[in-house]
Amino acid sequence: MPIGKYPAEVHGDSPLQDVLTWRIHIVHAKLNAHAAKFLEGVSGIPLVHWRVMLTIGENGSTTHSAIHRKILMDKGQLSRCLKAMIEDGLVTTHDDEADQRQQRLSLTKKGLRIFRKTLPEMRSRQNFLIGELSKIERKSIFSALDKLERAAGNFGFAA
Amino acid sequence: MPIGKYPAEVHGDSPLQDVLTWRIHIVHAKLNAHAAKFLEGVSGIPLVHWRVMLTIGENGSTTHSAIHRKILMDKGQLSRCLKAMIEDGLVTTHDDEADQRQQRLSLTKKGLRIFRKTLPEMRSRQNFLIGELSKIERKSIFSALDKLERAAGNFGFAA
DNA sequence: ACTTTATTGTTGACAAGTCAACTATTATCC
DNA sequence: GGATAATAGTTGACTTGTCAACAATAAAGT
Repeated sequence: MPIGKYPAEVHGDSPLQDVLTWRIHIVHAKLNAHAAKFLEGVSGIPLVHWRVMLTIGENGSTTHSAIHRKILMDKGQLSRCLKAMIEDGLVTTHDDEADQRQQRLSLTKKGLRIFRKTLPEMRSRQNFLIGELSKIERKSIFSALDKLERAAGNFGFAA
Repeated sequence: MPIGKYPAEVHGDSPLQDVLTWRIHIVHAKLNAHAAKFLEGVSGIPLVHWRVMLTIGENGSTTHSAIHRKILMDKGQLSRCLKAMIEDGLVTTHDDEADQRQQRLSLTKKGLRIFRKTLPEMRSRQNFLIGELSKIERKSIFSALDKLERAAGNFGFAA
């Protein structure tokens, strides 16, 4: 027996379709797919690799865990990602004299070349996306994301 | 040989850290983990199941593909999700006379009970999250997400 | 000094998300 | 009415994301 429409007071009056978390879930999936495809065309590297390369390139040189803290990527994922990037000849490591546990990471010549080629492309994509927004939306979305992130607290992301 | 800091004109002046797609990636992950844990406490069902239950409950009864279109969940994922929900006794199907391909879905008594218990909890969570935002942010974030979704185009989500 | 605690990074196991091929049914269009 | 295309839903293979246990080194506390 099918159960009919539920009384109004049960599902209230607010539009359920814009459940915030789900909206973000969907938009995230689309932006991600878009970025990945775009990047594939530009440099042929995976999105996650780019995100890491960006962090290294930005600083010139960093450590594994500095990246982890900065972009909040899962440690395990990051470890495997860097391993692949080293195999691909994009990143090199050299020992940190002061701390035997960590290694300093930097881009190879090849990595740097790709970084330089990709950065402006990715930036113009970003500008395109942001350009679609009004000035107010542009300002609001970043602050709103910050607040939501804080409100969600520290779930996920095993330290 | 480590490669030093790159010249300013290479990485420009805009703060790279708020690369939009990545910000959304992170916020999404946190909101998701938060929602999942919250829901686990309330009803013990997975987030995706809830999202589907919400859609069925909202309409009283729907079809597989109507859900797919409405919430943009992957067909395959949805298929397996519904299968599990039927096994759990939350959803029942009955044949659609008009179209042999599809089946109408509705909540069972048990499903409805959980739906009724969970909805207000999830709504108050949503209100809490939204309550953190200013009026402007609240308005902007939804419209901004819409625009970004459109700008990202129809990548991903195999029809 | 030496035990305890924290940090760094690796690994394995698992869960969730994505894509594409495939069957069965219905709609469309000469 | 019969070929062609579209839609509904299932399934398998694969990718990505997440968590937790672990070894190695460093820092802190007594």
